[in-house]
Amino acid sequence: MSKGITQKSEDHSKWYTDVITKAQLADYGPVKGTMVIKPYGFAIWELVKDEFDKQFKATGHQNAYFPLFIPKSFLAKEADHVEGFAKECAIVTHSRLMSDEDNSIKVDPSSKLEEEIIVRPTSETVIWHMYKKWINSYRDLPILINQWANVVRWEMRTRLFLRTSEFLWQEGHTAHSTESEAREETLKILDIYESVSKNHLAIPVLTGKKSESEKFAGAVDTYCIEAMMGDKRALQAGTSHYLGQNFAKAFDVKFQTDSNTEEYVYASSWGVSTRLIGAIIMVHGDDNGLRLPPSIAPTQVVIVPFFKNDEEINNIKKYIDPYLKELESKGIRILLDDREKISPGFKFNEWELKGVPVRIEIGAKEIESNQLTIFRRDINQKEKTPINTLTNYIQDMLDQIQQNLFQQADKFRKENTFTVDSYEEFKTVINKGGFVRCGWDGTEITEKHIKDETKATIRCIPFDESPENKQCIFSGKDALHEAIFAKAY
RNA sequence: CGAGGUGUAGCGUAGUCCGGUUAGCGCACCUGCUUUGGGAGCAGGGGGUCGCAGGUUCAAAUCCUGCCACCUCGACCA
Repeated sequence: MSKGITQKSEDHSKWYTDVITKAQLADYGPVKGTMVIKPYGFAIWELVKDEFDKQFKATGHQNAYFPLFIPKSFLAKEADHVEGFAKECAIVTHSRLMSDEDNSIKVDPSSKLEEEIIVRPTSETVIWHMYKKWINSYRDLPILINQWANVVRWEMRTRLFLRTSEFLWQEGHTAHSTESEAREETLKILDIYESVSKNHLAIPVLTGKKSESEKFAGAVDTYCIEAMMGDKRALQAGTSHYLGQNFAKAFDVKFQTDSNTEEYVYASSWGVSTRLIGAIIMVHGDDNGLRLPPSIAPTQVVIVPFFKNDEEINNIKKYIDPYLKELESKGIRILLDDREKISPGFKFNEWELKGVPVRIEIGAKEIESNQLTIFRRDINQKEKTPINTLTNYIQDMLDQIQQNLFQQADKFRKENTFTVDSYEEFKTVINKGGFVRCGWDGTEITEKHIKDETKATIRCIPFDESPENKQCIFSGKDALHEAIFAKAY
């Protein structure tokens, strides 16, 4: 590992890739835009995933798995939805390879498929194809299914975790007998997204509705959680869609009501992806690397011992072992880094880079005084504590770190969220970075003008908007909505 | 796909203009000894189709032609 990473203030995007590669979260795959998620990065994803999974199940959802391949014809069935993805689909056209005369491998032309197959960019179409078979009566509803899967979108420009050609996510697809129930589901999930972001990822998010141009093409309404990154740009961290009867109509999914009439099914779909890892990095990271919220840190506490020989390390192990076991029994993820031939200083830097929330330093001094040296990654400070109360001390500290990371991020977001009244002011503020809250006349043309001129887009129309007596920042007309504008990833 | 740039060991690079030793250096890696309270030191060692293909030449990383890949900026996007 080479020394140091690019300073955050010097070059934010270089800093970002440095953190990912040096902290061993991920590496570039051989095909453009693909990414290998390395064990440490995947361990974070698993913790994030487990938390969402737990909450989906607690609200009555079940996991299932639908195929990667989708018949091309399915995409013709929902015109708006197709518009959104047609330009970025990977297509399977052949099923065989053959060796050439000169021993190179080429596609066997005789294996051309009758019907070309699409690699899913999202699974609405296959799922609705299946729902048609599964739904007859209102007694079959609701269907509350989630799947953890990979999807492929052939992106022009990619960035590790934030936008890769293939990524991992969960996609929930629900079917309901009434609009209100489907709408309730859509917002219920948004609540889960918001609370996991806040309570586990320690990321404050803005919740609201997307504008027409920013919403998912197949949806009636798209709701989102938006987060502010360390460079003050916005990141869409999760979306939940009310699909109305769009897919039911496209795939002809009707059900018989309790009064024996026939009606199209109402639907929702929702997803969060490995992009969240990118958000964690950019919201919490500092010049020394990653800072992980304890809730999703694969290692919450690392012990770095000072020792010169076997005898010393054995003494340290013997001394710390009961406390280590006690911490483990409380569910704390703890690791003793007893690697030889690597200096403690090197380990300090390495674990800081990897964002481990708490480090315990232990050597002859500590054993003699029964006082351990503890380093807190969120504030980069050391303190001492008696060993006999270690477990409570560590538990409290992890809680504090979890809280503090959220507080820091929340403070940063508040400091960089502005309300403006004039377009001149708007442009000045947008250029400095951050979220801008202002009146908007609700037209796409205004939205586009602002985007073309400032690169800022509407991130969402916040739930707590109050457009009354406000004017559109651009057109000066009465505002239909208050919107949050920002430059986004 | 438009504009610009870069390809030399796992990574970062010198050398390319002006052709001429065995392609040099740092990090990483391996071995040994000494070390260890904030990225240890010394000694030894391994690793290169110089992006690919052709051409010019006594001689090519270096000059010429073609191709490929990647990066930055646009257009496109979770």
